[in-house]
Amino acid sequence: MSPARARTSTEAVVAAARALLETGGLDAVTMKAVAERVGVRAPSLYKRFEGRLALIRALAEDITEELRAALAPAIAEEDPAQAVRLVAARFREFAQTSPAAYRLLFTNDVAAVGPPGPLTADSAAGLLGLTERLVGREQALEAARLITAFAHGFVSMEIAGAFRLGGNVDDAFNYSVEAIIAGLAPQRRSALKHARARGRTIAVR
Amino acid sequence: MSPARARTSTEAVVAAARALLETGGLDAVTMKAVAERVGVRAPSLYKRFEGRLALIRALAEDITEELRAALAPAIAEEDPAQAVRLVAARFREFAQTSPAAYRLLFTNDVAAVGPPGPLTADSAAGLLGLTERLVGREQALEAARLITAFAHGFVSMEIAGAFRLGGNVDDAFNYSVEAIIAGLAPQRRSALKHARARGRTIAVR
DNA sequence: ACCTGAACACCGTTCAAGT
DNA sequence: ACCTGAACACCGTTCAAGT
Repeated sequence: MSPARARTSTEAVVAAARALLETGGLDAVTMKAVAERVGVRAPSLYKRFEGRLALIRALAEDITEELRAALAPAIAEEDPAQAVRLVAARFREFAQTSPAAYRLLFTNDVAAVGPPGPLTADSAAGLLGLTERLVGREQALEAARLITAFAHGFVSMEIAGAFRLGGNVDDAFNYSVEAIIAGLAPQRRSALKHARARGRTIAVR
Repeated sequence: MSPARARTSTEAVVAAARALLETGGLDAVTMKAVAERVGVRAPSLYKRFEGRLALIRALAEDITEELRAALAPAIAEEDPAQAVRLVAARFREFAQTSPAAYRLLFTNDVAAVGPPGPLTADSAAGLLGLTERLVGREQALEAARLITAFAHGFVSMEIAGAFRLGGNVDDAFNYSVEAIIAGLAPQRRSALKHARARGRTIAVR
């Protein structure tokens, strides 16, 4: 007459996974460890998630939303160049604050998280609107890809400890952001078009 | 009177690991699978490597050398802007040709490969010489970090399938490379210095 | 000097049995 | 309706025993 009532919740399970992720990386997020943390045995987790992969994906979605929220105000900044500076800074801060979470989102391992979608459609649209104001509609997508690629590349190398030649990493980041904004300046657009044609030949051969 | 003679070699083991990596990703590189491929049982591998981690590291070193060789001619190019274009193109081709190998080199998971060193001291020095000719000695390191971060970010997102908004990805790559070269143009250096001071304030607050 | 089977501690996952 | 112990197939790794 008293069927076993839930002793935990989907949210609690994801939160437990998140805590384990920050502490010991993705490897530490085992079904047993997550279950223990919410006061349950590992097999019970299969009532809420199809398996470990599904749990990791839910965790990734949770983190994605957090990143989206962190970037939203920066994307809303009016001046497009200043918005790029802010987005870059917030993005980097997120990675520095939650490196394990960042790694999960941007993991190169497709099998781990499934279809990669670190930036929500929301964030992507916002960034596109921003680059459109910076370089015009025609090259907005390409400029957004430049900014995204740089930001991801920089912070992923930074949190991996890949900058080992000394120097000031903060300076390198700011220098790079300014160089990119300068390189995207409208007056250079026609020159870029020519260079693009040349570039294609190089990439293909 | 006949102690068991070696039935395989360190090189053969690494080659087997490489083949498994390209076929099924890092997860497919199990001690059992590697051993089977070289005609031996899993425990025998411990005569040549301390454990799976050491084997993966040897594999990463192997791949690093391959990448170094692929980039060397491009780095040697005389015209620095053209050298940047070539390095970027070769780097991207490497990632596209051997995505699993690329992922291993640039994995964000420090535990998997130990101290990250995708670019050899050799490649790093070459790239620095190149950016020094492009922007001067004072900002050579920062410019090199911009180029490296962009290239890594772009190709890692590309092979992860993270560019999902349509458009031509080749164009975005070439456009970005040209924008970066333009942004690094010497005549902009003083403007960048001012911007840098501003940028630092943003990043810190 | 290298190879092997057997064993161990750990995974993720399944499932019949409990409440 | 959710929880559990037991079991299974898989890992990486150790080690005594073989040649």
